[in-house]
Amino acid sequence: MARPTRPLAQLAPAPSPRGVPEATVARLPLYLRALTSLSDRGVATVSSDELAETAGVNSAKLRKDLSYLGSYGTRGVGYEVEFLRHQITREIGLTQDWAVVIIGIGNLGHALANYGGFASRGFRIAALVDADERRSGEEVAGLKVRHSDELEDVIETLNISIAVVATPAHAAQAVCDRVVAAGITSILNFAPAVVQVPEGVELRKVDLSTELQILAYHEQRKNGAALALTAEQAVELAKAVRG
Amino acid sequence: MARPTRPLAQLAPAPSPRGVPEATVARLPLYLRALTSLSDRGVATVSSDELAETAGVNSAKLRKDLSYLGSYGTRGVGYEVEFLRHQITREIGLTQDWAVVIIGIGNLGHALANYGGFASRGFRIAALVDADERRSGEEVAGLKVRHSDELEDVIETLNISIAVVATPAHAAQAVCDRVVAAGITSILNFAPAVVQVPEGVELRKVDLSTELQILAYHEQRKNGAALALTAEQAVELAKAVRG
DNA sequence: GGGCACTTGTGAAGCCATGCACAAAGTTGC
DNA sequence: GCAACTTTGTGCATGGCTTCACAAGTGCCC
Ligand SMILES: NC(=O)c1ccc[n+]([C@@H]2O[C@H](COP(=O)([O-])OP(=O)(O)OC[C@H]3O[C@@H](n4cnc5c(N)ncnc54)[C@H](O)[C@@H]3O)[C@@H](O)[C@H]2O)c1
Ligand SMILES: NC(=O)c1ccc[n+]([C@@H]2O[C@H](COP(=O)([O-])OP(=O)(O)OC[C@H]3O[C@@H](n4cnc5c(N)ncnc54)[C@H](O)[C@@H]3O)[C@@H](O)[C@H]2O)c1
Repeated sequence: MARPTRPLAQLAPAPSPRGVPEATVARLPLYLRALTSLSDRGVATVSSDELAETAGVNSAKLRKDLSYLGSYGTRGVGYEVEFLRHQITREIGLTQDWAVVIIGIGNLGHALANYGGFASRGFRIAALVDADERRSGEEVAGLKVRHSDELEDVIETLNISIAVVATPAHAAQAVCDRVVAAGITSILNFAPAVVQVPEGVELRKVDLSTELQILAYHEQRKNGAALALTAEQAVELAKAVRG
Repeated sequence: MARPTRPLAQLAPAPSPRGVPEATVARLPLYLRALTSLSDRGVATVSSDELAETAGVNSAKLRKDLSYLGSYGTRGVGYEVEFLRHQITREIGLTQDWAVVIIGIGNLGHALANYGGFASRGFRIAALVDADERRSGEEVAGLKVRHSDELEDVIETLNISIAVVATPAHAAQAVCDRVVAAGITSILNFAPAVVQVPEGVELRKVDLSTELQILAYHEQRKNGAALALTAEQAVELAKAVRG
């Protein structure tokens, strides 16, 4: 008999016995995206091979990752898309929405504030803050930009969980210090600066120049290899001519 | 006698005997940033401890990383800031500028195009491309936005090495296919989509929603732990009351 | 010129992540 | 109810990265 909806497991609330590896955590959003896409296409059940393909990872890795969350598949069948999606959503903590403040409403801050993709992924841009008086009061993405004097007040009043730092590099440490003092324990930093935070505060950084530099390294390597090859060929050629 | 400028080593061109670990490559830009900052402050020589502190990493790791590039330090002294900076710059391949095309000039594309930080880090935004007719001709950051029909032409004519993809997710694969066909072998993708590229093409992705979701996971975990503790305390309390 | 203080460069150990390969478990068909 | 088939969950081997700890090398001082 095909089991219909897994009522029992759905009621049992919190598996993940203790500690999901960090590398796995970083891939859960990827699986969630893949599952959402399958769900939109009306797929009800998926095997680890198919899901791995959709998410662009190795299927053994996918299965091992999922095994850290619990035993949510059915041998011989695969995974129920909606059910697994729900489990991952719960594991990541996206059954609730998280309130986010963006600090530094310049080029990047504007783009982030106007981005529509966060809402559908569990985040609500709740406030925008900038130090520049001239920006205060400006309306961006339906929100008034607040002056940074109000930062602590905004964080407390709006019950903000996550701070996104998009200020110039030289201001990043001071801004992080302030939000941490105001009780924030999760920060996403776009400024190219080394920022220190106390134990217990999660700091992630996105550095676009670094990404480009890593690409440049590989690009150069390819070119260098090509040149070396050419040089070798040149020697061969020289030999041939001489010989 | 203190050695003045290391003329010999500077002439010897290409160390890095073969293969720098990927994890190390990803940190070289960080070291470069730290060295630039020290250089700006007029520091001439730095120990691995100090440099590691500036870059926010463990000093043993820093020394091991640098050892993959060559033996550029002086025991008992440390590293010459300018010299090391030059070596890392050369290793990453930033002695030349790399021409970049940004594809998809929406919220994010605008921010990237207007960002001043790329130029100083070895990258030149050489072209902007968008599929929307209405954007073609618009001037952004001193460049005319070109229509995507011209994509291949732009890549070839301007000798572009790196493509930055900032289109909606549904267009990302097609755009990547086109730039790869046009000869590009380095792509930075901002669209939240799984993109396949052939062997030999370097694809890096930046997914901001994923970053936030990882933060949410940890945030939830902290809260959950707090709640669990409270529950435990509640049991203790209940016992105490009953006992 | 020899000893002391300092710092690099690296061998070695331990840790974590990856991926293979297969037993266990479930389904389907007869 | 059994056999053949499918697919999960995981033990295990492998490899890469991190960190420790120290020998080897360098400069300085007397
Ligand atoms: N724009 C990009 O595409 C891009 C790319 C890579 C990195 N970055 C980094 O992201 C950060 C923001 O970039 P940007 O291009 O938006 O810069 P920007 O100069 O356009 O905007 C920075 C904003 O931060 C505000 N600000 C300054 N100090 C502040 C403080 N103490 N508190 C609150 N707000 C403050 C400024 O008033 C300004 O509005 C920078 O660190 C930059 O290096 C940006
Ligand atoms: N804006 C952000 O802060 C942000 C944050 C996270 C992720 N992203 C991702 O980055 C991408 C861009 O985001 P955005 O906010 O700038 O979106 P956007 O809709 O503002 O801009 C997308 C642009 O791409 C152009 N485009 C569409 N198809 C194209 C094609 N085939 N070739 C060339 N151009 C094409 C559109 O005309 C538009 O100008 C999206 O995939 C988004 O999910 C953006």
